[in-house]
Amino acid sequence: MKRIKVSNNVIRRLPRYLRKLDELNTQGVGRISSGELGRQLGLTPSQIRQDFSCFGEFGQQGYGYNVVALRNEIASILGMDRGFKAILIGVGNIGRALMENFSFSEWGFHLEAAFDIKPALIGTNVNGVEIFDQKELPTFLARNHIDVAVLCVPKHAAIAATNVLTANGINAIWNFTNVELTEPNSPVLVENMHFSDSLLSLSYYVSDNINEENARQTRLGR
Amino acid sequence: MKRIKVSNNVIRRLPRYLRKLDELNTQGVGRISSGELGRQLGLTPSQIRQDFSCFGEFGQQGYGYNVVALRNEIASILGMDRGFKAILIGVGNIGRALMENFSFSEWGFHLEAAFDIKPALIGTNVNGVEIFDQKELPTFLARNHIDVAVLCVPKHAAIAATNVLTANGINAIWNFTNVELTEPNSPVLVENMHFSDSLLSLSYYVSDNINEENARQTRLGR
DNA sequence: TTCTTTTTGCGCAAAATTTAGCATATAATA
DNA sequence: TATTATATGCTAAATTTTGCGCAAAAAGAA
Repeated sequence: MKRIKVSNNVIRRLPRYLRKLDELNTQGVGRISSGELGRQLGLTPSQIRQDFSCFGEFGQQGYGYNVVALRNEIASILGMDRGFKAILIGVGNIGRALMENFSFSEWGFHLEAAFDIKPALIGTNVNGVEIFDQKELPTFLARNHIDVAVLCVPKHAAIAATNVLTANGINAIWNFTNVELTEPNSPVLVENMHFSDSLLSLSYYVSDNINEENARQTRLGR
Repeated sequence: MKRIKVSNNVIRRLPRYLRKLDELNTQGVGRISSGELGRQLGLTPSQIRQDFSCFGEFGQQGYGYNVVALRNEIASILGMDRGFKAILIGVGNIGRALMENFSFSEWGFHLEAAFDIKPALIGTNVNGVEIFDQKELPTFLARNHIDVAVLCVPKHAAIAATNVLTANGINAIWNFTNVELTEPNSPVLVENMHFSDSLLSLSYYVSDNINEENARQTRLGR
C-alpha cells in the first residue's frame, strides 16, 4: 500500500472516470482502452494511464481495462465501500432536496439523521431519515460515530453550526452554504458546493465568448 | 483590451476573491494588501497579484488594493454587470430550491422563465417567475435572447433537453443533472454541478485520513 | 522635505502537471 | 506456432502553474 501524495487534480477526475465506467457497463461494454476512454472523456490516454498508475496497475497490455474491475477499483479508492455515515444539518429547501433526491447510498454513504431548529420539523422524517432538534447534536455525536456532516443551514448560521460540529468531533463537512467555513490551515476537511462560484465562472466564459465575437466582428469591420 | 487566454485555475479563484472582498467591505475594511488577502484566503501574495495582473493593474504600490474598486473590477471581469438572462428547465426539487433560494440577481443574472412538463406546474409561478410548458421552449427561445439555461431535469431527460436547448441557440448550460451533457469538443459551455463528484472527492480525503491514522498507529505499534 | 517602510507588477526560477515516447507484454490472426 | 497489431506502465520531455526577488512607486513618519 503506497503512501504517496496524489494531486488534487487526479482526485477530482476519479469520480468522472467512475461515472463513465458505470455508463459503459450499463451499455454492456466489458473492456476499454485508455485511448477510447480518452476519446470519450476528452482527455489524453497518457493522462488517464498516469492517473490510474497513482493507485496500482489495473490494466493489461494488449487488452486494456476491464470495465467492471476498474470501476470497482476506483470506487474503492474513493472510499465508496467504507460505509461512511453522514448527518445533515438544516432541512430547508436545499437540505430537503438532498434528502429527497440525492441518493447517498448510491455513493456509499448512509444518511443517519438530520437536524433542524424549527419545531415543526423536529420529530418528522423525510425519506426515512428522522429530523432531530439541532440542540441534540452534541449528544448525538457523542453516541454515534459520524464521518461527514452535510451543512445546509442559512448563511448566517453557518459558522456557529460549524463550530458545534467540529467541537464535537466532526472533521469533514460537505458545505452547501455560501460561506468559507474554516481558517486556511484548519485540519477539518471541507468540500464546498458554492453555487454562486460555479455560476460566476460560467458567467465569465459566456462574457468572454461575447467579447471574442465582438472582437471578431470588429476585425471583420462591422 | 488584452485578449490573452486566462487559465481556468485563475477564473475559478475569482469568485472566491469576490466573496472575500464583499465580506471585507461589509466589515468596513476599505483597503487590503495582497499579503493580508493571501493570509485570509490561504494563498500566496504572489499568486494573488499574478491572478489580478491577468486583467490589469488594480493596485497601488505602498497602499495595496481598494476593496470596493477591486471588487467591482472582478465583478465586471466575471460579467456580473452584463445582465445575463437565464431560464430554468425542470422545476423538481432542485429546480424549485434554486428558484426559491438562489439569488440569481445577486450575481448579475435575471431568471426570465422556468419550464416543466408537468401540467400541474404549468401556469403557476415560483418567486415571481412563471413556469411554462416545456414544449414552448423553441418558441420562447426564438422570441427571447437567453444567455444561460439552468438544467434541473431528471437524469433520463437530460440529453433530450440539452438537444432542444442547443438546437434553439443556447450555448451555455448550468448543469445540475448527474450527466455529461456534451461531446468532448462541443462549443457549448457547460458548467457542471455534479453533487456526487463533489461528495466522492470528499470521501476520498476522509478515506485517506483514516488510512494515514491507521498507518501512524501501525508505526507506533498498536 | 527627506528618509523609511510598505507593497505593487513583472521577469525569472522552481515546482507541478500533462503529454509524448518507448520497451514490453498480451491478444488476435493466419 | 509464428507474426502482427494493441495497449499498458514507466521514464523523460514539454508545458503550465506557482512562487521568489527586486526595481520602482507611493504612503507615512520625522
